[in-house]
Amino acid sequence: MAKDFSTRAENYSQWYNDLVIKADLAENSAVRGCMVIKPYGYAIWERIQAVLDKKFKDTGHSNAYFPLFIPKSFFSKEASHVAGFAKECAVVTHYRLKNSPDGKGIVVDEDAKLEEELIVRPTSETIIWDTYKNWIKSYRDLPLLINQWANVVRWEMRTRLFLRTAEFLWQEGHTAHATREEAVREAETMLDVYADFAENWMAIPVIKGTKSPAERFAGAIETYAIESLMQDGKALQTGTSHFLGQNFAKAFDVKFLNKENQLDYVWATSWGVSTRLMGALIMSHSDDNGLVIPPKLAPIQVVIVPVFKTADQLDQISQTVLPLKKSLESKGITVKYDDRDTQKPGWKFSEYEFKGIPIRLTIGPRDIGQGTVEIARRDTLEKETVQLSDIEVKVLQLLDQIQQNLFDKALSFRESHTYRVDTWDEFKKVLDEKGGFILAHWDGTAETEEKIKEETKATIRVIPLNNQMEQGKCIYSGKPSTQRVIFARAY
RNA sequence: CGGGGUAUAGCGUAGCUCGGUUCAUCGCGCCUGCUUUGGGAGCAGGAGGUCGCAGGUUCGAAUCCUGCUACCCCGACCA
Repeated sequence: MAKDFSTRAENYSQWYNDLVIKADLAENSAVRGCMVIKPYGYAIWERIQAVLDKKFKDTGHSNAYFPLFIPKSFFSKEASHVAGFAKECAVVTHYRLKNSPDGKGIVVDEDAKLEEELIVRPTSETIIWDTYKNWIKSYRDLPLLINQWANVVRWEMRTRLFLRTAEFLWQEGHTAHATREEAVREAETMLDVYADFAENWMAIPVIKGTKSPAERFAGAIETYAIESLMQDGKALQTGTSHFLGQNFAKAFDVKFLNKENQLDYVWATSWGVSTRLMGALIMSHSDDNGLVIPPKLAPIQVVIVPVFKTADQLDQISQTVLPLKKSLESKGITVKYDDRDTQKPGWKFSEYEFKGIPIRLTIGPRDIGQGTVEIARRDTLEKETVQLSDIEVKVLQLLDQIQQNLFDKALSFRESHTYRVDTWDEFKKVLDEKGGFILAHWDGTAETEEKIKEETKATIRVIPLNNQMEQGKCIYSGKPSTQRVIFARAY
């Protein structure tokens, strides 16, 4: 299976595509630009959802659900928002089909034209703020802290599985607050939630920061983001959080009476992560042998492969394995015992390695005789034989070690691919020869950012939070600058 | 959406330049049997195809022409 699989060095994007398909995460569908997320891929997404959902609830949010369709007129209410999304909206114009007059197939019934077209949501700010208008009357109704898990559609020209698809799954939080300070704090809190999730669950180190005006969300005052570095030296935004100011409140007339009995517009935030996280997960840790999944997100953490020749031997092995499986499961570990006799052990080793299962235990007649188990870890591919009595402790330790090792490896990769650059020539050279994050001075203007993007394809990924202030000269214009920002080519 | 490429069995492919009893090739996978089983087993036999779709040229099309669709690469756009 892995034999006809590209390596990262040969062709990184082919490697990614092969991995997604061959590890059974997702595939292209009959619908252009849309993917089918297969059971194994969806199981990982469900883990992501479960962990994030708990974090949202723990920070006071509730889930709700808003419609897939948004009246066209809603979009025009916030000028920069509509400008940002207009070019990639799917539009519903009719509500009925009929048999084709020539008897062949089915056609749109032109008599069933909608009075007002409906937009398939590319994001839900407009429908949500139109709804919040009715929910918010007083400061007592605030803060309003809501999240929804949903699909959205953005009609992309070029798509790639998980990284950019026309339809994708995500969560979008939409909150309303009485004060500017509280809304900013909310946006920052959710950024922290995302960063914590990325680092401690996905084992992906991130840099928190704000976006430059050019990269800001359409309709936001400030966009925060976490940015991470993939193994090919390109950046991937792994989550965003927006301080929307009163833009949507004003566009949708959402006012509340404050404690002083005065009408005021509410302050808003929105924040989201998508199935793109799957892409980040794959590209951060996986290697030329296939997927590598961090233990805390792996749908199966431990797979047990028996080695046997006869049914009697399998029975004997199972007598050892089944209690072990149960015991591991009682400690919250997900275990799969693959006792199929239709595949050989070697085949199973490769299969589970390719799918990134963190730990594999092998038990054969030899082990039964000696009271041992072979334990293999996916991240380093190391194997050792341990006493059966020690295996539970070992598994628990190893899961933690693998989780930590993946993070450490990703962090040291990022650190060794982050460059401080002070001249334009060096900037272009590093970008072409090494990739990675480039810390460089920027004069703060959109014109310079645009020029740099045109000439090098690199964009400002983030202006790091709590950035160290430092006098310098803009890499491009030579004008004075007070801090370095992070440039990179990005997904 | 612009430029380039690709489309042959579940997957990967040969054949296409020069149309025709080498025309549907080979490998993996699949099925059956026997031998195997601690890193993707071996041998033997077998099943599986509207050659992407729709037209056209021709006595004859996987092969030539036109249109369409999908995918890949490079641009523009983006989570």
